[in-house]
Amino acid sequence: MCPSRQLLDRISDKWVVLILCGLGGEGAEDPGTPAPMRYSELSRLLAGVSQKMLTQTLRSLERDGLVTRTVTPTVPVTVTYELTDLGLSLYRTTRQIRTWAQDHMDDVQAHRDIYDAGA
Amino acid sequence: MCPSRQLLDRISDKWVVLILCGLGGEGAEDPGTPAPMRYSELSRLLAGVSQKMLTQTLRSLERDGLVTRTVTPTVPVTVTYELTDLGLSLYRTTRQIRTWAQDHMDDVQAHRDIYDAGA
DNA sequence: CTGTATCCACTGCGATACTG
DNA sequence: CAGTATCGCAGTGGATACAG
Repeated sequence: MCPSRQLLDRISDKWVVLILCGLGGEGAEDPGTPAPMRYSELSRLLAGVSQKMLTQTLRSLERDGLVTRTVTPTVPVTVTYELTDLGLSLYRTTRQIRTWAQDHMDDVQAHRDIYDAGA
Repeated sequence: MCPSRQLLDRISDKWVVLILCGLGGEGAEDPGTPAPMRYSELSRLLAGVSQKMLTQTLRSLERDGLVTRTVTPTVPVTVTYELTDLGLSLYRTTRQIRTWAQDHMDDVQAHRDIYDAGA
């Protein structure tokens, strides 16, 4: 329906945000600087993702213009993924969410403990 | 795993964000001002939500300390839901997402059209 | 190395019916 | 009015095998 819901559907995808983190340089010395990565690098970084999901998610991100897919015809073939400007701006937005999480999730957890104790 | 993922799991829920919008006063003359609502009001506002999902979502939000549930012992019983400070701050964070969506989702849609045309 | 294709188990949700 | 309980289907994702 509304544009927000479409974006939420995007962000709600478990792997979308993690890929954005990876390509956004999260965990590196300089978060916010795009870090091009190869398929296998991403696969290793996001331990637990299946090939199916990784490929599917990358395709959808490419379709949305959030990442670029570059094939280098070496042998064997090399494929690198990189955030576009659009993807980078979305990555920055998701960082706001992470910031909120870091600031407040222990509060939330505390509420949960209380709630569960009362039940 | 990380706190961000927990929050993402929360936000990814279709109805969570919509309830936050409703209780946050989205659509009212003054968005950002908490608007207490009754169960039936929410049900009407979020057309399409099943009772099961509405109740389930409200319970989880209450558990997380994001909304309060107040029972007034009238006949028949009246129940109102309202954002807590914590919930309000999360609501404001989700507005960042909505802002990004409004600014960029047409870009994304354009990319999709191009991509689909090429396929 | 970078995928694609297929099968399948699981769960999430809607619909429906019932209760205090 | 504000829920709870149960059922059944459909979509989602994991595992596996195969391919350029």
